[in-house]
Amino acid sequence: MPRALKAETIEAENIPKRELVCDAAIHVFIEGGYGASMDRIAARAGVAKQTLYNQFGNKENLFAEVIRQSIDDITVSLGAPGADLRRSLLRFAQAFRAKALSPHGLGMHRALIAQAPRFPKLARVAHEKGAANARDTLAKFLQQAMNSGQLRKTDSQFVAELLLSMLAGFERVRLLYGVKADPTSLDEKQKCVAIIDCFLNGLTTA
Amino acid sequence: MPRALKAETIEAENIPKRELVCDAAIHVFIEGGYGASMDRIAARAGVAKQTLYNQFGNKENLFAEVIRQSIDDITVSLGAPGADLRRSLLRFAQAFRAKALSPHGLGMHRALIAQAPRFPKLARVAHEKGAANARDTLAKFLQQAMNSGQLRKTDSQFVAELLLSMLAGFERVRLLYGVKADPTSLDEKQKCVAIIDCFLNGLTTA
DNA sequence: CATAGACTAGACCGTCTAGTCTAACGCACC
DNA sequence: GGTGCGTTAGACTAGACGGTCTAGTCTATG
Repeated sequence: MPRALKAETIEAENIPKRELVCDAAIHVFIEGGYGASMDRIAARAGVAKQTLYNQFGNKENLFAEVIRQSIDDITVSLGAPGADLRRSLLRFAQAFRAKALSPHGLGMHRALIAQAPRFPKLARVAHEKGAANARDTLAKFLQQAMNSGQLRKTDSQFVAELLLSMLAGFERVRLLYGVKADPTSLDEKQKCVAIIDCFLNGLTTA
Repeated sequence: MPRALKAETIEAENIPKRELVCDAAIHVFIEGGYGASMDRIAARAGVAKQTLYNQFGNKENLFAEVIRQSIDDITVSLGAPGADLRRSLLRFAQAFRAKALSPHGLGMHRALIAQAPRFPKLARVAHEKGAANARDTLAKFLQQAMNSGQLRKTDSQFVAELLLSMLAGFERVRLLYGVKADPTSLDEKQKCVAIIDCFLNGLTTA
């Protein structure tokens, strides 16, 4: 029994300190931006401050690690344009908005924008792996749809940017400013439908 | 001669300290966000630090004043939809982008987003007088165009948000992240034309 | 000249932060 | 039992910051 208990306990608590710290740092940075103190992160992780420095060396490294991890799961999948173009775009739209407008997405976005002048390289990488990557994925998808005649031919990169802007433009800014939604506005699904239909309406081959 | 010189000098230097400080603070806040120090602002204004406190009481008040002043000249005019709807929208698009994507606009946007959690009321007011005001102005304009049959009838508020998103969505984020433009992309005027045409293409009465 | 009020330069205070250091503790391995 | 490594709590340094205070200057008004 004691052995089993011990094994169990070890299994449960044997999370490497590095991950523990990272998870805590994500939340603290989301809430307080880069200004969040190392003491707070350590407290949240239930770990001594020195451990942060053992694992990451300094604050900038820890921040960069958190950003890198957060970017990894922002990528939104989008298969080849099958029979139902509209349906594919709708799924993409909902997935993209769910990530971009989530507290996590907004927090990282806010923290990165605030610190972009100080950490230009980190900001550039984040943009490439985040927004630019989403644009390129979407553009490739749209290009295929254009090639197969499902969409009117035009600059796929440019219209991909326009679609992403519509999906997370005005509304993301509203959320970043902490302004609550107008209660009379459409719900999440309806917004996606309206945006995609507006987009397709302008690009579908006549 | 000395009297004339003196008068001239007085005229040139008789700018109220309050304005002097505000002008300096705008630039310093744009560059460094709210984190910019009061010492820097005072130095930039060529003024003693105490003067900042004489004029504004504390840092938050000074910041709020700078935000208020910056918002006042963000408003973009947009008359009634005359004969040439497309031309009016194009002018609006260019004016809006010029302001939203300028170093001044980006700097204020960045500073406000970063501090929105700390100063929620200020952020809300800024959003109302800035983005929300632009949306309402545009929506009213579009509604008139819909009423007169120039545009297909639909939710004018919602499509106004979509147009604003297209005008300053992806690209504003790119600039906020400090990423340089793709050299192969369209120039400013061409982008406005492409966006407005894309927008009208979806909304013009068939 | 006298007074009042704004301004200046700079010292100063309390607080907060990143990051370091130390001494004690636990735990694996020999 | 020892040895060594990672951890822990907490004191500590050094510096930045918001904000105050002081001593002294300038200027306008009476």
